[in-house]
Amino acid sequence: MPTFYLTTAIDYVNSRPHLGTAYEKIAADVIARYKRLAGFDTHFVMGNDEHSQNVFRRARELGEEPLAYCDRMAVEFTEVWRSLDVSLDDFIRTTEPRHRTGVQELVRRMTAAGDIYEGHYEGWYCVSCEAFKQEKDLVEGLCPIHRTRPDWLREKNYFFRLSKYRDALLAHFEAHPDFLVPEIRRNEILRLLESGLDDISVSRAGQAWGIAMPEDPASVIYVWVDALINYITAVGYGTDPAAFERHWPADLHVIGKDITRFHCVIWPAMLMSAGLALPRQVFGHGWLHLKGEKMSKSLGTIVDPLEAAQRFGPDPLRLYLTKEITFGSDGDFTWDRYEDRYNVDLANNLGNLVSRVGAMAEKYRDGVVRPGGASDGRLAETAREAAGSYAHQMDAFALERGAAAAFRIVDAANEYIAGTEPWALARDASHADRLSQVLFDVAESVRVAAVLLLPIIPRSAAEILRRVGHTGDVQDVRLRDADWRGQGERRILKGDALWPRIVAAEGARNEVPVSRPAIVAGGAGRQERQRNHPVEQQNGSGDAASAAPAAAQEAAPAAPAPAAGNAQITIDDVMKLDLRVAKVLTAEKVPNSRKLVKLSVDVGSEQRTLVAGIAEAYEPDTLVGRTIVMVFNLKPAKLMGIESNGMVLAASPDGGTPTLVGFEGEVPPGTRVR
RNA sequence: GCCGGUGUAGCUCAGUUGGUUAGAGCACGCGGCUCAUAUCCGCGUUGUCCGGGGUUCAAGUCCCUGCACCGGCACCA
Repeated sequence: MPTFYLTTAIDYVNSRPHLGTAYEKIAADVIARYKRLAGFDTHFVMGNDEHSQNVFRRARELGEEPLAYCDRMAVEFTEVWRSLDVSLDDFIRTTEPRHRTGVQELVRRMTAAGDIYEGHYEGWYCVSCEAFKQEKDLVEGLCPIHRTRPDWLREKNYFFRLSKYRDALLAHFEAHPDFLVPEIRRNEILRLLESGLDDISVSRAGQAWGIAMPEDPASVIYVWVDALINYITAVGYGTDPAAFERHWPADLHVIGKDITRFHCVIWPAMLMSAGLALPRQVFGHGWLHLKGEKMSKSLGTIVDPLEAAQRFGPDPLRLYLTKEITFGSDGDFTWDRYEDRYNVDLANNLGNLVSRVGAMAEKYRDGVVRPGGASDGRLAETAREAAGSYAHQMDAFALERGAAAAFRIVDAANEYIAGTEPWALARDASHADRLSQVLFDVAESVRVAAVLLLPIIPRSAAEILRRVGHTGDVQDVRLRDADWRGQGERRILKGDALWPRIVAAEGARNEVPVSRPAIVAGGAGRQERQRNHPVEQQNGSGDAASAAPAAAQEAAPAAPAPAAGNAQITIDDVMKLDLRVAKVLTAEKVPNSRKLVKLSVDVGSEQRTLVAGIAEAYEPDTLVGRTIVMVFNLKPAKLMGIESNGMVLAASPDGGTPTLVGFEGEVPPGTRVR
């Protein structure tokens, strides 16, 4: 039996897994399950990357031993993966003995090859950041984050002769065009290789958390080098030669597009140095953007994507991620679209099809269907075409096209039912054979579609197979079982709706505010663009201080404001608004105007000038010192020759005087309102 | 600064090597059916394929150029 070994990136454990990491695991799992379906002896490995300084620090912050903290996180991670039905065969942690042994062995081999040499690394080091700083990053010689003077540090480091492997890597890329896909990633790396490589530091001095250099316990192997080696230690490198022999080289590394350099330059060079085979392929998937990310935090009614998976079962989420996102490109998750796909693909099309097949089989044939004569073969033909296309697309990791192929069968079956009208056939006994055949063909279509969907929605597909008469262990189902079977008797089972329709959105979506905040100050249009939030951030360098403040958003060109009317908007639209608390510093009436007041306000990070149309209701003097709410990301507009950089929120009854929005308690300027 | 990607229907996107009237889903309109989860089926509306120039018998697709947005590198991992 051919083997297939695939891996995902191992995850930093300084925060809990989120939808971005889940996306990678689910996509990889779809591939793993597909490979099993296609008859490969598949080995699917995931893991946690635990030797980061951030992890060490985080654990200490929580007053825990680093290893105990990692143990806890490992449980959390694996529980999430299990709840998403990710079918991992092994889970490796970089603190495990098998990993440590293998890492040291590999470094020893690299050293023996003459590729590791001793050197020094020196530079400005900020103790608070625990990081070296570039000269140009310093502000007046101080760390820009901590405002402290960094130390000039010189530490002994071991270096890897990465530069030596440039030509070999180029040759490898040349000889293996599919080594890195999609192509855009390959091109990036090729350009990088063409521009030359520097040797890299592979150790850190003076740290205890990590794996020691084989001959120098005072130095610890750099965490990235440590992490990459998991792909071989997980299959027994240095500990289980037979297992290693069986699995290595890996057939596929599934990783995020941001870490292709590590996987396609450093990692292969390390393997070359140690005389080991290179992985056959690396797939750099895109990022998942989460438009509605913030809403889950602000509105308790709206659930986190992982919670959604737990609520509806993992399959709707799995289907969304594979079918709606071109694998390799960036994708986007919004609740609106998620519900849309759930209702259309699952509730209306597949789920309803399963329901009607079950109902008709029971009503017309007491639950047992068998061929009734000559079939017109139309559904068989569609199923054959779809299954062929499916395999072709899945082999190329075009997961979205594979999923679409399976759903072509579902669509065809629904159409076929409408065209043949089994309920009409049932009224006339002379059509009994024809009715039997129609029911049989439709049931068979459902069976084939379910086989193809097993990798994508494993739990539901198994249930569907059961309902259309599949007996035996679903684990034994193979791709060839998607071949059309025109014979045999099937017992069709009726059951509850697999996916009840989501009727109206729960929560805040339909709520209409009693008094709608109105525009009282200038601003010709509403800012249309929302800064996207990639939820996938692989590295753990996310110090709060280094995260770009939302204030860094630049003003985007505003699209013309649609005449809003009473059209409902989605929560996504709402989250485009950057509302901030501001404190009025000065206020003065705009000369020659009736309603306008010019305000300068403190928004925490900066001062802004606003023009507001509230002069009829408020004397300028009474506004000074007052805390208000403003639209922070509104495109500037000129009113009476004064540029207004934002808008003040107030309740504005028709024809009445506006009343400013305020707070019950004290709120510091700059706080976001949402 | 250097390099790359994207820009297609109201929305989300697909369009493989240039080849007939540019597609899908959603949304919208009309009609049909009743087995089914107010589901399903059919028909229909909507497009300066970002702008401009060029190559060609033929361009969404190739070349040049402009604009907008995103990303990689330059500056670590």
